[in-house]
Amino acid sequence: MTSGLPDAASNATPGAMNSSDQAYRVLRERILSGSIKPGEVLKERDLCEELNISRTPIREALRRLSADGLADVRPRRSIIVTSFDETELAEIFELGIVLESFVAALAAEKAKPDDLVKLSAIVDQMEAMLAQSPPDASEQYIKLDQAFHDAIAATARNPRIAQILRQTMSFRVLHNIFERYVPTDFATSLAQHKTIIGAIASGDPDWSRSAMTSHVRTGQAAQNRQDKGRHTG
Amino acid sequence: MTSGLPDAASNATPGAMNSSDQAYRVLRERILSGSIKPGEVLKERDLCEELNISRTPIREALRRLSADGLADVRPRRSIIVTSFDETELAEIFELGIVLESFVAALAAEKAKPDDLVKLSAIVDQMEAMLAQSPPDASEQYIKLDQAFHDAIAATARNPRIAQILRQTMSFRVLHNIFERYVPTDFATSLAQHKTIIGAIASGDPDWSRSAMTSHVRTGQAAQNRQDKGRHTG
DNA sequence: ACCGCAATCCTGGTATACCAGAATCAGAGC
DNA sequence: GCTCTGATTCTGGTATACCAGGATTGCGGT
Repeated sequence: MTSGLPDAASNATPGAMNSSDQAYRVLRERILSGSIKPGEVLKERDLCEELNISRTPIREALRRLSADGLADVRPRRSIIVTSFDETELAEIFELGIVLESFVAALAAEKAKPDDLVKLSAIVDQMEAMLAQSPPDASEQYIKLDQAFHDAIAATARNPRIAQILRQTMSFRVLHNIFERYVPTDFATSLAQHKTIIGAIASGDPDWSRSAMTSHVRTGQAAQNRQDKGRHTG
Repeated sequence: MTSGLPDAASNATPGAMNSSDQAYRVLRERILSGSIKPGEVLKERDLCEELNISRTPIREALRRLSADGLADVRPRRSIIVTSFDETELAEIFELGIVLESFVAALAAEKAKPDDLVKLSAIVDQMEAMLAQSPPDASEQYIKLDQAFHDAIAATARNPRIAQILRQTMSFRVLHNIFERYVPTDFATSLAQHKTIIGAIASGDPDWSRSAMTSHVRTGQAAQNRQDKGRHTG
């Protein structure tokens, strides 16, 4: 088996897209970016008309979204975009902390020079981005953060866990975190990233684990800082 | 959102089945039971004919199997049932150990009397089954084992992790373990289950975690004991 | 003016026809 | 006899028509 869990966006060649993939990506992007809001219903025929794709691939895309946890299928009723509530976010972070920390420890044990180069390159990019423009929860920055964590998961050589982490710490979750960041938070996050790279480079799994735990907990704290009961999505 | 991850077999009413569900369950059962072997190709039209269901729901079922990691979609080619190799199993156990142990610790913190009753009931059933018949890797026993671990995950009050665990420690994985069990192994496993319940009941997360880690590691050891390079599925 | 019921509409579920690309097989050329 | 190539076939991808079950709305009764 190649992944063992839903595919998310893990196609081999992003260029090769059939209609179903196309619909999936468009809808996924809209949900993650907030263009489609939680609780909104997705009607098959409407989407067909808008995307100029027939119902079969649209249905397929919707089922995939459901498998990703981005939408709820309700038998004989329209699919509805899922929303995060406080409880859900707590669950997500609970899982995220465990897996990210474990993966960081594994990474420390298994890292090869090449992995460290990749990690450093990503952090350099983040640093450059923060130096240039006023930091914000831009799509670009979130993507880099995802890339960083993904690279660590790759270093841990367990694609199954990497896949789960991608789904768990999704764009929506990260957006929720970064949305609340003030400039100093970005600086802190960057420093933590550097610490994590150092810990992985040292080959010390305990250090690496605790550095990552601290890092994710910081994000969680930001998430909880304000707007506690707010409906996020 | 209700699940956050692929649905596996988590429908509310098992009786209410549309064609797609039906096909999904049949195929899932066949793969897990070994009736369909790893590497086998599943052709849509053949399945239609056999199950008397049209291609649309069959396709849907196949995509779900793929999302479950039970099959690989290959663009423009038939779906193929996935197989486990040694590496995959190692990854699965790596993930399983982390999550089961974490969930056990959580369960110790959150268990209510009702949870403990349920856990005990399941272990009693297992004990009764082992007392009656010569222990084997029967479907019934595996289901009970799954129920036990699922009940612990439920006690931990994190449905997201529970869902991932269900998929990770799937029937096929457990079958692989129990297949290699000798009678004393079943007894050991049962004793470990009782230890875990005790640990959860005591409210001590550390004890609970280590008891579970030990338990899963025991299973992993059985898995690795013989037939190392064997093609499992 | 409000409530209940029924006819209608709307939407997802299913079946099926058609298309395009992959696989296979057969014949020509070496 | 072997190989390369082209035609045929087989199979997944897509479009679409039809069906059945919820949702809605409007009418009649109170």
